[in-house]
Amino acid sequence: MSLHSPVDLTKNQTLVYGALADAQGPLSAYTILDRLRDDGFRAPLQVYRALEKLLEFGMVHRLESLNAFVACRHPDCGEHETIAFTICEQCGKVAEIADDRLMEHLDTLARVDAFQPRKTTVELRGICASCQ
Amino acid sequence: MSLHSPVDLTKNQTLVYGALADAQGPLSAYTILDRLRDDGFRAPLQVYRALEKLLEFGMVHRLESLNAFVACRHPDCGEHETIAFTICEQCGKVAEIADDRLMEHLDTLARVDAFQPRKTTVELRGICASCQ
DNA sequence: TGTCACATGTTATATCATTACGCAATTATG
DNA sequence: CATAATTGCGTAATGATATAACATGTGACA
Repeated sequence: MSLHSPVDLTKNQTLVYGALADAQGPLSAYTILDRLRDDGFRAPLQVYRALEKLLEFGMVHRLESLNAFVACRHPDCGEHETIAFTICEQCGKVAEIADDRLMEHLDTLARVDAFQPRKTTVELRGICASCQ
Repeated sequence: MSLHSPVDLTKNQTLVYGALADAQGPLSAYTILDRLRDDGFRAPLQVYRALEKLLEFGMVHRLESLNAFVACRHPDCGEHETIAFTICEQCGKVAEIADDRLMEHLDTLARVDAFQPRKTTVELRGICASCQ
């Protein structure tokens, strides 16, 4: 049981996670599908079902503003419910920012309205350091 | 020229904004289309083109995690580039949170990585006060 | 062995968004 | 005024993202 495999992944989950881990940046579900054709993938649902589990395990993140997915690169991300992303609109590079104080800040804002957050999305789209 | 119309809206923009302003919560582009059939709307593009302008004017926000749109209800939202949203997964209600310190916090986090944010998405999905 | 939970395979369909093309209205300007 | 440029509009087609519905396989285990 490796650090990134708190559970044993099924064949399809392993393939999908592998595709994301190999990728430079985020991939759409259909891109993953195309890359796994040779491994026997035939339908979107094979990808979406694996992604659903991987998201549940915290091994993959969904980028809402891109409708795409990335493998989690942050070692201890299991400890951060809230993860912020920077997304470079030039080169497509995605970075994770895990910041406890940001999470607290968002919690505080939610508390003002008595709102109980279940899943928080923070995505900064712009230009990364390398592309300036 | 009303408070909410810093520019003169075209007929289609007015109709789309009206549909969103009348709605209780966020609407998808296709829901807007359906509601404007009687006003002569026939194709998605009529909605998307109007939305594009309304987003530009700051009169409408896009909720990335829902692929849906809401009329801006925050009077001075033009002064806040970053707006956070709470989205109730029970009743669908959406509220805007404009908080300058949150914006500064995000700017600070971005600066660490020399990232230049252009558009920031903050969406808290969970349960609102009324639904608990 | 039976059955339960879970993963998978397949087809079809639903939902969200854009491309491409042509025309009409408006406006800037020589 | 003429006309070029810009902007908005209408329509058809297509592309991109995601799920529903139903059938089959597979391993755990009472």
